[in-house]
Amino acid sequence: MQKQNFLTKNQQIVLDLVEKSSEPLKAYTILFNVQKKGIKAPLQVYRALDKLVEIGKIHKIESRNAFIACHNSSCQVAKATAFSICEICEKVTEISSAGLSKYLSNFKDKDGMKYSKYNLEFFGLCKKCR
Amino acid sequence: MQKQNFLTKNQQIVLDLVEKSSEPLKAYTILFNVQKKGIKAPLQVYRALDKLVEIGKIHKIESRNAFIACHNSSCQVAKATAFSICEICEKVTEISSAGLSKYLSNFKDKDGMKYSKYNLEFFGLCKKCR
DNA sequence: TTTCTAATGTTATATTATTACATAATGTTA
DNA sequence: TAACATTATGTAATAATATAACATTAGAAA
Repeated sequence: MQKQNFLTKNQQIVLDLVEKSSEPLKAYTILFNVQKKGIKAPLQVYRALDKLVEIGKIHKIESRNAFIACHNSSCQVAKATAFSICEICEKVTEISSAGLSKYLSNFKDKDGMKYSKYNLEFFGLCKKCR
Repeated sequence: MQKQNFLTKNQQIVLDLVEKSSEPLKAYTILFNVQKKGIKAPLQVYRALDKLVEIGKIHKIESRNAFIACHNSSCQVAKATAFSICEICEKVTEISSAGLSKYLSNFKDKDGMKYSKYNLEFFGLCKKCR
């Protein structure tokens, strides 16, 4: 069906929902909200999410088991993600800092090893909650 | 019961197991392995894990839902964690790099905001798997 | 058209984590 | 010490998150 480049129906439905949301959505919240569009089962959501994460359209906030649309317009960033998370209101913001991504992409560990991917989650209090 | 500083029986049992392990352990793996010591229910494990994470004795590998003992001898590091994860063999190593932790602890976002905590997970292939 | 591959649909189930509530141990204050 | 508050425990039930397995279908490729 799908060769590449374009999204399947389920993927588009899930992406539309996640993009419209101002906060990260959980898989079963997504499921609940797309049932009127014909998606009936968890697996349909998880499959769409897997693909969308893979191609960088959305990111998973690992500490929250939730998904957020990518906000780096030039989204080669599936492999290098950074977020700030407010511990009170749970607001999540994607960080796009050239300095940070450069630093982390070039980071070498003790053995001189570099890594192809990373995910960074910062925690603290957002402006409103301080 | 517990004022501070020392661990309760369940916490000690769980910590002992996690410290002996060379790989991150999942909560139900821990449960299975401590049942002979009298811990019967998931909640007993999760409560111990929560506390151990809180005091920095162990860390949660968020992308794997698994727990690993802290290897930074001076463990003020509950709030600033970094790991490398091999995508083939799933080997996880805690990274202790003064440079990295300094860089991230001092990182300011666009709004000039600093964060009190972070968790960083690098992904790639370990030496053996390359 | 025939064949191949990737996506879908569906059911069931596995895995991870928490709620709720009763009890017990310890700490704190008078 | 007695009374009370606080923290830890035990236990059962259930919620939330995620995947396995298998049959089917849509489109791509030849």
